Amino acid sequence: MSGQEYFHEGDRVAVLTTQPLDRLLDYRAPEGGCFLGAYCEVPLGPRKVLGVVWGPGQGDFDSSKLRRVNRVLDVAPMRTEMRLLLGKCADYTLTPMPAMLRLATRAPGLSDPPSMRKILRSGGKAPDRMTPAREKVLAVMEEFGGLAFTPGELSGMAGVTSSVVKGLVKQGVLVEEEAPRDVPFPALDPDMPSKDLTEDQTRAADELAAGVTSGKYGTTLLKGVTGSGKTEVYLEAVAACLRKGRQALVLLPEIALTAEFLDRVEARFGSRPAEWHSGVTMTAKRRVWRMIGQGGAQLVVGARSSLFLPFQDLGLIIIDEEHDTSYKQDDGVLYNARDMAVLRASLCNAQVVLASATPSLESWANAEAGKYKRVDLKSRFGVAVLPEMRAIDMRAEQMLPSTWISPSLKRAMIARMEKGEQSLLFLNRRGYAPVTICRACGAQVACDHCDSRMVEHRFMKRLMCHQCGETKPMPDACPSCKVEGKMAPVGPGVERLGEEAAALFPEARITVLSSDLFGSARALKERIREIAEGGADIILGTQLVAKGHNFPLLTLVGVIDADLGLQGSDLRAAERTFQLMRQVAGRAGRADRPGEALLQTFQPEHPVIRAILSGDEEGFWRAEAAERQAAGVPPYGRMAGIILSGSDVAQVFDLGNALARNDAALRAIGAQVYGPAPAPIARVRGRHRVRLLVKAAKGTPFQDAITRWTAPVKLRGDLRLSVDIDPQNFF
DNA sequence: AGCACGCCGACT
DNA sequence: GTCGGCGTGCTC
Repeated sequence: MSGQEYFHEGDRVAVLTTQPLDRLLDYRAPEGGCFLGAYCEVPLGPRKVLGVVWGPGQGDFDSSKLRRVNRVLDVAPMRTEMRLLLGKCADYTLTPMPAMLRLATRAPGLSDPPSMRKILRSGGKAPDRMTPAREKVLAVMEEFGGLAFTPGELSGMAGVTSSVVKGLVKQGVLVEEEAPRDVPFPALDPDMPSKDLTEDQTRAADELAAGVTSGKYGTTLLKGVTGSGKTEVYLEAVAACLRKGRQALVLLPEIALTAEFLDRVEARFGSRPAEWHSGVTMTAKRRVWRMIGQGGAQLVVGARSSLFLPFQDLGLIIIDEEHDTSYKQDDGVLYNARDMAVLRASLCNAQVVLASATPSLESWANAEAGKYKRVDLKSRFGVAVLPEMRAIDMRAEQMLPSTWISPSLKRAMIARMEKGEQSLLFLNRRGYAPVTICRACGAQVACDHCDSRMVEHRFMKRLMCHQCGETKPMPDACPSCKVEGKMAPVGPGVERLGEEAAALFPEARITVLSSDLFGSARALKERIREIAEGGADIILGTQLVAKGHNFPLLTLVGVIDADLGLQGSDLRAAERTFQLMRQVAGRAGRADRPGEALLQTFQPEHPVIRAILSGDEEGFWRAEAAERQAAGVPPYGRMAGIILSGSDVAQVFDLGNALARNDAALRAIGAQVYGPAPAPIARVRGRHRVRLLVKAAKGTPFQDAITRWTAPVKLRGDLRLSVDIDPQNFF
């Protein structure tokens, strides 16, 4: 390959290692030399560690002490584009480079030689004596002429025991060969006959495909309501990418959605793509990582960490449900997959498609500002399939104590059941009741490790902490005052709502869909399929149901508490509530039956509730954008969270106060500090957490100022400091 | 991240 | 006297 920098044996090279050192280390190039970007194993003290050749040696280290790179690993070298991506991502998120490299090398068996396995080929000889079993084996070999199998596969397919195959090998009828275990993924065919698209979808697909064909960087916001065929449309962009011979990546927010998506890819392109997420086995991951690196995988479907896979020629990144908050979370590095996708695409001349029915305000604003293109999909059926939406004013409803289904909602549900249609009640609260209180002394049960309240899960007869996952048995006596039999649930969770529904509709088939009620993604998927086929009359669900499942018989959605999430001073609460409500409402009436959505609320005049009801999305975003602009917060200003943690509360707060006082570096760019205050999760596994928030105007050297501000901090004892650029929650 | 070095308290 | 606490520094 031209332009590839090569280092001869013995040359000084600078190596970035996965060890948390704050600089590159010089080594001598190994026997046979190495390329820039080579993955290698280097000696570090008494250990051997993983590293990447980052450039020519810096030469500031005594030559006589220089050690030699042990060996170059048998994988494709890291491309310049990936080195740039890691560097820019490190600068943006204020993450040390070794941590970035660890993100990019999270593949099992990276330092192992390519794994081999025995395969059998036809030896071109006839067996000395033909038997029925041998005939079966030869028939299979004949049928798949030219292809090779492992002994196990062959005996399985022929329906004979392994000794028959062994016998044929002994005679030389079959010959053993060594072949790599990691083989390329089956080719995807972009030109298979595809589903007919509507005029609207064709126009959108053409626009996305044109971007891909241009071979230049660009980001497009693809906005379309549920049921408008977003997936079909962006799969055409994938097809255009495959025709160009470049690789494509589709990010999904939830593993539970991948199985269905793989089916759709197979239906469109004839084969399954590579998969990358936490549920993939080690051997499968090793194959995926290596094949992506050598072009043996054209399409990858995965979670946010797939952004750091070693693509050789990435031409397209799709972020499905781009507004989903799970794209910003901790992988050891705090980054937003949506933003890093745009960064990566800009470095390798790729296109990004941000798909959502309810885009994030950031993406909406970028499209408004002309930084992103915007393509809107109308409904598949021309007329609005969005359900009729109405508020139920809870101030006017006659409610019995400890019930949450209003008489108005109940009437609507009865009407649906009489027609044989389904109703869905949405309540974004897992478990039986959010609070357990002692009626004798008023104490609430809190988690021993965190400060959050324990949530009763009656189906497993335990209390659970939704912060750390800790559980303990439901106590008979109050842990605080020791009075027995006075522990009482307060407020509704989906399980409790299930009891209420069962009492109201004794003859109905009721199902509760909550992530913690299913042992596996498979079991959940199976249940969802049964429901779609009519296996329930009433479905009760948490957040889970908002994420793209199709229930054709569903015609009524009741939102139990539309006010949940509106309260509090979280600046994103309105946006999130808006997205969630619209998505849940989008569940109703997707097929040919018109749907209806009823929102139970105590504040029907709240701007968010009114925007949802009127369907005036652009109006909602404009209002929200104006408020954020006035407040100088993202996307119109910069924010960062500084999380301090340690086992001693006083020490953590002292450090927070000291930081807040010594803010000269921040004042220099006109930034302000707020806090210290207890972090959103104030205690995690015995560690107290305190947060400071920094706010600055756009266009200032923000990261630089934060670095200069926090650099002098000496972290004594078990104190820790981490910086979260663009935090999701800013209470 | 590990691992060695080294400087102060409570034990045989 | 010395065993061991973990704070500090180094790894090419």
